[in-house]
Amino acid sequence: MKEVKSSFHVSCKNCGLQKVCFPTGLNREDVERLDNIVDRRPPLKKGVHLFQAGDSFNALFAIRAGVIKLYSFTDNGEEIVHGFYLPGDVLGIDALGSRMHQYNAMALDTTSVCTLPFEKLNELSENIPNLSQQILNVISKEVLDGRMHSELLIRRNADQRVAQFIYNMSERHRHRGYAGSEFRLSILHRDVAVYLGLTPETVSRILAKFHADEIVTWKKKEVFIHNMHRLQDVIGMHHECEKQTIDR
Amino acid sequence: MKEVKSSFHVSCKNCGLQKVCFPTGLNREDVERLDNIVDRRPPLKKGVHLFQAGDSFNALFAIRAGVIKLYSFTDNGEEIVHGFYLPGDVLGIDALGSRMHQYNAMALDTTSVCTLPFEKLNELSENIPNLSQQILNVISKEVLDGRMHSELLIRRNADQRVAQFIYNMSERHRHRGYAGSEFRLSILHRDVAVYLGLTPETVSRILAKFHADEIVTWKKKEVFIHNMHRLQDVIGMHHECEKQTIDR
DNA sequence: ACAAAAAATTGATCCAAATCATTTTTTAAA
DNA sequence: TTTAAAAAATGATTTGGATCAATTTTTTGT
Repeated sequence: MKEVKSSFHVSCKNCGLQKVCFPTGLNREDVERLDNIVDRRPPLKKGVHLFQAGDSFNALFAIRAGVIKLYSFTDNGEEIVHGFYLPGDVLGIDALGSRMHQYNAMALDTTSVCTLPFEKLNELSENIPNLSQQILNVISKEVLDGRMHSELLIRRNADQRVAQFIYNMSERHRHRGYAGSEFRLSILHRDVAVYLGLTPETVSRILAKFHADEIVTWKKKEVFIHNMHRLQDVIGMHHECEKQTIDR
Repeated sequence: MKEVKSSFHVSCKNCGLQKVCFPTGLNREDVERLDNIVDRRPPLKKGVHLFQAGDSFNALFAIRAGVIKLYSFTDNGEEIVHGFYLPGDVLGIDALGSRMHQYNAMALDTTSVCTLPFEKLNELSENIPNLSQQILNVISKEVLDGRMHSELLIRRNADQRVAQFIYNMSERHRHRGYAGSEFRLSILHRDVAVYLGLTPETVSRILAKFHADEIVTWKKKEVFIHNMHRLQDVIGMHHECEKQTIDR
């Protein structure tokens, strides 16, 4: 509580997420123009919804801090977790066609978001060519992430899924300038299990094994990767080409 | 071979797919403007690629006739099938961000496509507001289809997956004005198995069962749905609300 | 700080779908 | 049309992860 929240601090041009978030590829001037349309509201408390299925769509959201779970339910009430959104990620793409949100977005921890009113964003993008490309990038990322998720579900066994999930989270933290081998992760094992198409029991057993094998420890929201090399081995990665596989 | 292929016949405004394809929601005049930028080439023979991973992107493709399989490979060479594209479907969304195709698109049968040069499409969409919304619809559909695929992989058993696949194909044919209970499907069981995250043996056994139970017969590229009601029962659908679940 | 609820862990058992093996059918090529 | 190759079908066996059940740990709300 030491930091005073000044309006100066909360703007795109001073935001540490520029390289990950929307402003990527925009020049100083254009970032400022983007900044002007961004709406910032008080943080969401844990468990609060940013939007829910059926809500009308009028803005995209960029996560500033925290985590958001995007989820829905099957016809028979089983939960489906589509992804986890970290700072810099953009949420709301699913509603672009129907102008209505298709899924539920819930804060898993205290979460700040930047609201990007879609109409204003569109107007702005007519004058900033890089911005419309940036919108396409964000959309494309959403499609590609979905495909990676399917690949994981089709072709990986339980060990590999859990290992891949942790590895991806590590990479995403690393891209955001944090340590990739030690980070806080406010996601329930239960939610990870649903996301990976496994049961909580299976995830728990695998994490116990990874802990015993001194590969990864994940206890009380804190992840420690003790041996990145062996984690990659579990996934079946080739070490020479550490190609990045971003995931949710 | 009775029909003479005139250039008159091959245009958006006379195309039977208007309601399914890109022109949805455009007025007569705008369809004509769209028509002018569309490039039509001779059909692709079975086994030929429309594009491959790594190819540079410069156009979206709308399928006019035939089927396209969108697929890739995992690091260890296993195939992943992302979807099957039927007449009216739009292909190439995955490349919008990187301007480079991420997957392989192969004709599973003789296939005609309409090429929509992306730059021209963008220019046009500045003057036709409905068109830019239509682009968003197509993109959004791609995201949503991917999520439906994940849901299938996570929450459905083998019987349900096969049943859902056949049901979705039936619906897609019905939307295109064909009979929903009897249609030709030029897709190998093997490819369906890969798409559904199953083995060919499992798919074969399930089809044998569906045949014996007089629910569905799929032999030699021809599908007959004998009992739609029971097919829906396998999926676990509620009959009263026949909500449509489009799939690839 | 304490009580109640939720989440995670751990063990025992079971089953759906994979794998392995072979035969039959279909498709493509000569 | 014949032949070779690919795909599909069918049977026997195995197994990874689900399910069921009970305990321990962590979180939450008062």
